Formats: sequence, C-alpha cells, structure tokens
Amino acid sequence: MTGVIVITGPTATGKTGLGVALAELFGGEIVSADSMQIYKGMIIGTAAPSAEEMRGIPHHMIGCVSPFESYSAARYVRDASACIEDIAGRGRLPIIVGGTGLYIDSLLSGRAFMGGDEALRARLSSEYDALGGAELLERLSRVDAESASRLHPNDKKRIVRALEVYCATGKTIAEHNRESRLMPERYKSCKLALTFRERAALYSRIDARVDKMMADGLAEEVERLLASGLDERCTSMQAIGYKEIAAALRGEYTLERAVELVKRESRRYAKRQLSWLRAKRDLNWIIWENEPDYKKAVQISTIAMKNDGIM
RNA sequence: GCCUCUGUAGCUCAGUUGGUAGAGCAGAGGACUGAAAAUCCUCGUGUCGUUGGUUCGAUUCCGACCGGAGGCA
Repeated sequence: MTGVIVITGPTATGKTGLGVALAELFGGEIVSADSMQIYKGMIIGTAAPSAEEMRGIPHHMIGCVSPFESYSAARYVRDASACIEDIAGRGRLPIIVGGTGLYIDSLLSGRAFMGGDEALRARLSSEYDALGGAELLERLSRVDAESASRLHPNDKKRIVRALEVYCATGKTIAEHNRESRLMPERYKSCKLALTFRERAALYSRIDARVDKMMADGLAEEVERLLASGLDERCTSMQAIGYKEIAAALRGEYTLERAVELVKRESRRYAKRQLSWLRAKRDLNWIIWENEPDYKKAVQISTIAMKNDGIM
C-alpha cells in the first residue's frame, strides 16, 4: 500500500515550511489539500507558497482550477489521488499539506460521494426558503429519520443535501455515510498536526500574516479577480480575505474594517480547524512554543514516520 | 485647590424604587461525508473601584479615599 505523509493544522502554523523540509529530506513532492489554494490567481490571500518557499520541490493541486468553477471534495479525491499515484509511481514520497480537513479525510479513505442533482438541489433550496427549515426537516425525517435527528432546522445546507441525495438516488445519506465509514484507508499514512501551545500565539501570528498580505497587495489581487468578472456567488470568492475585501471595494465598509474582519474570520476559522482536528484520533501533534522550530519538527516527524510504518 | 460627572464581564454599556446583575461585541466549546476558508449548534459569577457607616440585608443610600473625564480658578 502506498505510504503518504499528511501535514495539517490550523491556518498560519507553518505547514508549508515543514512540508518542504520533509520533502527535501525524504525525496518527496507536495500535494496541497487546500480548498482555496486550488483556484488560479488566488495567491496572496491564500498564502500559497512562493517559488522561494517551494525551494524547487514540486507542488501539486495549487492554482490549477479556474476561480469561476465550483470545486468540490469529490473532485479533490479524484484529482489528488491521481497526483499521489503519479508521485509514488516515480518512487517519490507524496506529502499532503493543507488545512482542509474534509478533503484530507476524503482523500485518505478514497471516499465516494453520493451523486446529486443541481436542479433538484436548487428546487429544494427554494422550498426551504419558502416553507422554512422545520418543514423540510420534518419531510426529511419521514424518509431519513436518522439524519434528520442529527440536524438542526437552521442547517439548510445539510437538510437540502440529505433530501437531494435521497430524492436523486433513493438511498439515504445516512446509509451511505455508514457504508463509507467502513471503508479502510486507501493509503498508509503518517499524520502530523501542527499548532501552538498558546491560542494567543496562534492568533497574533494570524493577525500579523493578514497585515503582511495587505502589504503584499491583497487588495490589488482581489481587485484583479473582481475585474475578471468573478462575483461573490463563486465558491472561490467565499474565501476569507477575498469576500471581505470585495465588500470593502464595493463600498460596504472601509478597507480598515475589512482587514479587521479578515483577521477575526481567520481566527474563527483556525478555531474550527482545531475543533475538527481534536476529534481525530491518529494524529501526531507537533506543538510550537512560540515560533515554528523546523529542525525539531523534522526529528519528531521522522520518529512518527517510523512508528506509523512510513519509511 | 474647588465643583460636576464617572468607575458593573476582556471591551462598550444597561440595570437593581436596597434582597449579590444582563445585553451587544470579543471570546470559548462542539458538529461536519459532492459548497468545507463553506455551513450549523451551544455557552455570560463578575471582589458591581477601595474602605467605613446606615440597615435584618448595600453593587444600589450616605461619608471618606483612590482612578478617569470635564469645568472653574
């Protein structure tokens, strides 16, 4: 079975740096697992690695999709799997680096997502708006009581999707989930998760990085994307840093306010990532005191890789 | 130096006609299976500035003191 390394953790914890360090040491190539770096032209705001940071290591799955498209976890599993097979086929070590938890989990399990139907989804969505969440949740509970019992009436996305899956395939999403949970992981992996000892250290790092993005021209990058015809309905424009600055450029509030919001949203995002990761069991945590210490991290990683049977 | 206002949750403030208090924001925790940087749920005990007094009981009334703001000198 192909072995891979996974480097994850909340935003701004130094995943890129560790990924490159391990790639240099073990002859690896990077496969990004980032739902926004995937889009072309979104570089500054997604903190995509620069050529200098890459240090000659090949990086995949970055900037390879048009920002007008709506990418998905399902497509990621397909595209990233191909990358991994290619890398491993050439005798190199695939190193998956990114903070999009759903993408990583899905990739490792080779999860197949239940097909859906865009038109049907749109219809259900407008029914939700017209009839209300309680009504749609009630309808879901008649066909899929299991999923319905776990959802809140306000959780529009999930109620609509559960209904969509059932209507389109005749199978409940709960059944599908149960089956897919039984699938064994497709790759043997060593999972490394990065974070800081103190939440405050993480947050001040996030704040500083947002200031740096602005200094590097994030506003101009957003302007350029908007000028190309993108609007807030595109998935790519839902990215933190882009949606707030776009709103400021539209005159909804000042750029200073936008920067505050970008910082706040990034902090909340990091918190959500942490909450996703804490629920996982097989992670090797690397906890920074104040600054990333890559030398030490490489040592810890090497030990973890041996323990997990990679190498 | 005198006068007035003010001191309540990390911040901005509300409130208790005396029975130890509550909003917004910030923040915290959780969920998550074809949007996931998305989406959704839950969470407010704090010496009511300090210290005396009145009172069965004071954060609330009175005094002094210590911060802060303004005014007059």
